[in-house]
Amino acid sequence: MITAPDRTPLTRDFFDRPVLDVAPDLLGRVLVRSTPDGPIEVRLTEVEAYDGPNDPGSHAYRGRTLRNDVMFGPPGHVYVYFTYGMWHCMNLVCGPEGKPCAVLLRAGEITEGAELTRKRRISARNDKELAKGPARLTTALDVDRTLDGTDACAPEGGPLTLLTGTPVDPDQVRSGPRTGVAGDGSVHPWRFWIANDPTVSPYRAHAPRSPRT
DNA sequence: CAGTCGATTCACT
DNA sequence: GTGAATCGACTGA
Repeated sequence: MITAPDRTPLTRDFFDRPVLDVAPDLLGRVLVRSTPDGPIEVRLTEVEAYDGPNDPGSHAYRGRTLRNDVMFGPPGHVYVYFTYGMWHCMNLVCGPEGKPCAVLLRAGEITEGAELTRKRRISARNDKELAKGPARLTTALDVDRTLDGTDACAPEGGPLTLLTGTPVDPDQVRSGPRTGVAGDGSVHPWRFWIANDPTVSPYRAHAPRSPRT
C-alpha cells in the first residue's frame, strides 16, 4: 500500500533545528519548482550538511560576505551559489537566524515535469541522471542566483516550495563523507542519502585542479 | 588589483 | 581514469 506524498509545505520550525537533524529528515521530501511551462517536482534522495561557523567546508566558515548573506538569514530560505564558472548549487538554510547553517541538495528523483527537465539536461542518458548531482539538480529545475533568498516555506505556486512528501524510514538513511569537500571538511560523515536509491550521485574525493600553463 | 580556485560536469581515452 | 571548461568571489599584498 502506497500513501500519496503529503503536499503540505514544511514549516519554518522544521528548518529551525540543528542542521544535522534537518539534513537526514529532508530525504523523501518533495521540492516543487514552478516555471512558466509548468511545475517540476523532485523527491530528495541525497543531501549534505554544512555547519556554518564551525565547519571548514562551509562557505560561511570565514564569515559573512555578499555571496553567503542568505545563510545568515532566517531558516527555510534558499541559498544558491555559482561555481566552476558554469554551475549553480542550492541549499536550504537551517537553524536559528544568525547561525549560518545549510543543507546542500545533492540529488533527487524527478517525479513531475520530467519532460521539462529533459530540455535542459540534454546530456542525461536516462531519467535517473536528470537530477543526479547538485548542479544537475539545479539545471533540471532551472534554478540560478536570481532565486537566492527565496522562501521555500511559501505556499505552492511560488517559485519554490518544499512539501512534506514522504519521510524516509531512519533505517533507510545512510551517511558518509561529503563529496568534493577539501581538507578537514571531509572528515565528517555529513552526507546523507537513501539506501540503494538509483538517483544518488557517486562519491568523489576532492580533486585539486590541474595547473594552468 | 592580480592570482587562485571552487560543495562540478562532461567528453574523451 | 584524466583533463578541460569557464568566471565570479575571495584572499592577500
